[in-house]
Amino acid sequence: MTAAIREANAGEGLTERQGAVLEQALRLLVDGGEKALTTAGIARAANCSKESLYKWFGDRDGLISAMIGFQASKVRTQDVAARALDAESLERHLIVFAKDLLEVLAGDVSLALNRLAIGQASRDGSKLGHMLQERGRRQIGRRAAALLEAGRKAGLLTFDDADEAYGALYGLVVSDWHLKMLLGEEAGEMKKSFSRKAEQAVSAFLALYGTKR
Amino acid sequence: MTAAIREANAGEGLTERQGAVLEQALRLLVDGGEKALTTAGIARAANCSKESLYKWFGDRDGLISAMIGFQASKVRTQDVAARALDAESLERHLIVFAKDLLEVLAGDVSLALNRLAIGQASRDGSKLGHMLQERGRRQIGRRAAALLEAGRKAGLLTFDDADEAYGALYGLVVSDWHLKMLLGEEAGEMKKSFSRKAEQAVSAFLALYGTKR
DNA sequence: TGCGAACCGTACCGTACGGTACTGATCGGG
DNA sequence: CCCGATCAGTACCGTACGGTACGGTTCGCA
Repeated sequence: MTAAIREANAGEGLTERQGAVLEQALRLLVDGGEKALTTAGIARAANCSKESLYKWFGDRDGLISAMIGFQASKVRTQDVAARALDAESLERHLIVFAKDLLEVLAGDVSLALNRLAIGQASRDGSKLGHMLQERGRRQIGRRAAALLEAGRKAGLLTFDDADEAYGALYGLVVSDWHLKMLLGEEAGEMKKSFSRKAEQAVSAFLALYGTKR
Repeated sequence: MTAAIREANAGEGLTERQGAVLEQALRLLVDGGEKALTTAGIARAANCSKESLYKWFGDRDGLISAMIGFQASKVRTQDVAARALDAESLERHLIVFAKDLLEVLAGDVSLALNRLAIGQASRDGSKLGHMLQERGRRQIGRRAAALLEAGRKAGLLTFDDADEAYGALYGLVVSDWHLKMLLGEEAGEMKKSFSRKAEQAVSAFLALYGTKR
C-alpha cells in the first residue's frame, strides 16, 4: 500500500505528504460524494491547512485533477505475456480480463471519480472526462487490444477492425451494469455474479470472433 | 410539441404553466449543467416567482423529480405490432430499435438528466437514479423484451434467459458510447455512425441468438 | 363593482463554500 | 544560537445559493 503510493507519488512528482492528502481527499469523495469534497473538509481530514492545499494544487480543480492522476498511477495493468497462446489459454486470459474489467469499474474509487467527472462534464468542457479516459480507460484498453492482437496472430481470432472487436467484447462484458452502478444501484449483490457474467460474455465473444467453432 | 406536453402534464397532474416551467428548467440544465439549475435561474427563465416554484414542487429535489417525470412522460415508446414476423422483418425491427436506443441515449436532455442523477447518486440514496431507471430505461427495455419474445415465439430467436439476451443486445449496441458521451465526448461526430453501428450490433446479436445461420 | 385567490418580482436571511491573510510553531542549516 | 522556510490552525472576505416573506398586479367570480 505505502509502496504503491510512494511509486504513484514519484510518477506524479508528489511528496509523500501530498499523496497522503490526496488519499484522504479520495476517501472523502468516496464516502460523501462531490458535496463532501470541500477544501475545508479535506484540510480537516488530512490535518493540513487550506493554504497548503492551494499552494500545492493551485485551486480546487487542480486538486481534483491531482486526485485522478494519483489514483490512475496507483493502478498498474500488467501486460500478459503473449507467448504460447492456444485456444484454452486465450479464453482463460479473456475471462480474467473480463473479471478485472468488471471489478475495476465496480470499485468505489472508480465509481466516485467517474461520478465526479460526469457531474462536471457540462461545465468544464469535459477536461476531467478526457483525463479519466486517457489515464484510466486507455490503459485497460491497451491490455485488451494486445490480447486480441495476440489471439489474431495465433490464428485463434478473426476480425478486421480491432476497435470494433474490442467494442463488442466491452459491451458483452459490461452491458448496462456500469451505468446502473453509477446511478447508485447497490453493487454488493452484483459482484457475486461477476464470474458467471465474465464467462458468458467471453463465450459469446468467442462465438462471434473465434475461429474454432 | 404542445400536444405532447399537454398529454405529459395530464399524466403527471401538472398544469400547462407548470409544464412550461419544467421545460425551461430542462433547457437550463441542458445548457449549463447542474450548476445552472438554480431556483433563481429557473424563476428568471420561466418568468415565474421562486415562491411559486416552492409552492408547486416543494423544494429543489421535488422540482428535479418533477423534471424527470415530465421528460419521461413526453417520450412514449410505441409497441411494435408483433404479428407477421419473419427473419427479415425481425432484423429490421431490431435495427430500428438499436438506432432508437442510441439516439435516445445521445439526446441532450437524456444526457443532462443522467448526469444530474449520477452526480446526486452518492448523496440522496440514488432516489433520482431509481426514478430514471424506472421511468426511462424500463420503458425501452419492455419494448425490446416484447420484440425478443416475439422473435422467440416465431422460432427466429433462441435463448433461455430473456434478460441475458437483452443484456447482450444492449451491450453490443451501446458498448462504451454512453459513458463516453456522459463524460463529455462530443456527440456530433458519433451520431453519423449510429446507423452502421446499429446494423453491426444487430448482425452480431443474430449470429449469437438467431436460429437461421 | 368589490373580493379573494393566484402569482410575479424583489428584497431578504442564514448558511456554506472557495480562496486569502495572518499567527504561531517546528525544524534544518549556517 | 539565530534565521528562514514550511506548515497547521484559524479567522476572515466575497459570493452564491436555498428558502421565506412581502408588496403590487392580474383575473375569475359573485
